[in-house]
Amino acid sequence: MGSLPRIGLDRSSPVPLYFQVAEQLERAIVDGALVPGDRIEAEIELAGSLGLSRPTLRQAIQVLVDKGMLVRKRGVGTQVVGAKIRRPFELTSLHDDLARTGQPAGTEVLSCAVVEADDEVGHELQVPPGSPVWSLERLRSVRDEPFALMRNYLPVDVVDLRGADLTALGLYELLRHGGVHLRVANQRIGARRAEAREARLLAERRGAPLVTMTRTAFDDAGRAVEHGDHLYRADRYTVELTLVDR
Amino acid sequence: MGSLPRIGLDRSSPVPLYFQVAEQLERAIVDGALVPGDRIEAEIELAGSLGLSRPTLRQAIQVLVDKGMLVRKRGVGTQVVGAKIRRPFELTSLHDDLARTGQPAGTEVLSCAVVEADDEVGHELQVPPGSPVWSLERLRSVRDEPFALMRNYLPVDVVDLRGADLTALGLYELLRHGGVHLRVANQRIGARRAEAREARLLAERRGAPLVTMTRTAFDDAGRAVEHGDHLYRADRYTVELTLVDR
DNA sequence: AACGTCAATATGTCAGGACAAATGCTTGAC
DNA sequence: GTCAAGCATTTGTCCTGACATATTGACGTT
Repeated sequence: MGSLPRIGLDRSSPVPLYFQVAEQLERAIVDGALVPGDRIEAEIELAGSLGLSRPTLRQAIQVLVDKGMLVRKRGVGTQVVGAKIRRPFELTSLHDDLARTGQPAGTEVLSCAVVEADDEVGHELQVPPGSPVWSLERLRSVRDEPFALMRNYLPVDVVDLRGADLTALGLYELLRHGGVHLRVANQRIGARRAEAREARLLAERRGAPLVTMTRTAFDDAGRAVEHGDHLYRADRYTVELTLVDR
Repeated sequence: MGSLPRIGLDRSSPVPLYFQVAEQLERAIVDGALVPGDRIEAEIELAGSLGLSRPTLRQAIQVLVDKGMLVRKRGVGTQVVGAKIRRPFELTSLHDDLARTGQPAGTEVLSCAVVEADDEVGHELQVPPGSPVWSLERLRSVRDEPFALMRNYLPVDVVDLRGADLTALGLYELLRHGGVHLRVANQRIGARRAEAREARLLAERRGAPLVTMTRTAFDDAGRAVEHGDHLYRADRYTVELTLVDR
């Protein structure tokens, strides 16, 4: 049975109050100050003790409910969920993921050029077939062991990859710096055998099982911004995600 | 450029007003009455014309923003996203998924018995190793072609599978009928080669690539309710999901 | 013509109040 | 002793009101 540490608020900060509360609640759960099954103080009381209105505190709790870390039950209260929430599967690229885990990841850019979109790429990116798009192919490694072969397509008017250092920044990071705000992505995950070229690049045997992932991402204007077709060595990579049912 | 059909509200209905609005907005988008890029009327005006307060209408819009169907931009307005949102990856079992697509899916129960939890299952289900748990193995087919080999473990105090008709109801459906409310699930998706027994059951060749998925689901009390270890024929199944970044 | 400023517009945040509905415990009747 | 009714608690829904902040376009100045 844990207890909630004191929550401090900074009303002069540009960070919204509900977000400040949500952050500190999340840290309390992650740090173990609140353990699964613990009940949070009732909304009205907690709001009162923090000098906040109930809607504001409720909004803070909602953030963590959406993340699957808290569960509300009418007439009962709000409890910490027993599941260890893995980092939710966010709209970040592999580069960001790896950087966070501290793994020194290597990137080799195999090709980066403007090509004409074929039918599939044009359809996914919502541009006419034959339109110029960036075509990018990268090989990702950890400790000199390759594990991901990634091909991406981007409309030329979204970003200019000339001179971009894709070994230092992830693709999504580059897009963010370019003012592109990603909001939605459709993914499809499957598996298939490695073909000859793929096997060679990934230091695998031909026919070895690979995890496949295709993804199309859209920005906050609803514009298709990126389409990717990625291959992962099955023995070195799995996709983890947390589902929340509301 | 589409236009928003008239929205009708029923204040005597137990369905919350914000949900009624969200449902009708969603239908308008799915049906194509609103096309990608369309802007919704401003919150205050739309609220006024519906006889609702702004927070209530805002809550309705938030539902669709969370689903990735709408995008809000301060100072601009609310727009319909250009992505075709695939069915969001919900907390449903395969049986529910297939039932929705109208595919006549077959289920063969290979085994269903109470066993002692091994270390891994005990850890995942948060029970001591050696505790009695249901062990269930099913083979799923479409048009007599097998594509999924699914093994599940459930604590015995969660549900009683004796006499349960798992060919008619999906496992998750069965749990819901038993009063279990699933809220959170952790999943891991990968790939590997088929072993001899798996290949035989799935009518595949040994060594064929399979999609693997392990999942642990938790109910609204934070209790681990189900752990599954599933195998899919890679040529007949992919995992689709939509990510939303808020 | 180019640039900066300002106003209109729309969403983001926050407050305070009211009633409804579900849950769980206590109390009372039989 | 058991079961049902009632009550307190807590979240769910909905309202009104206010100010903050980002965006866009019009206007005026340089």
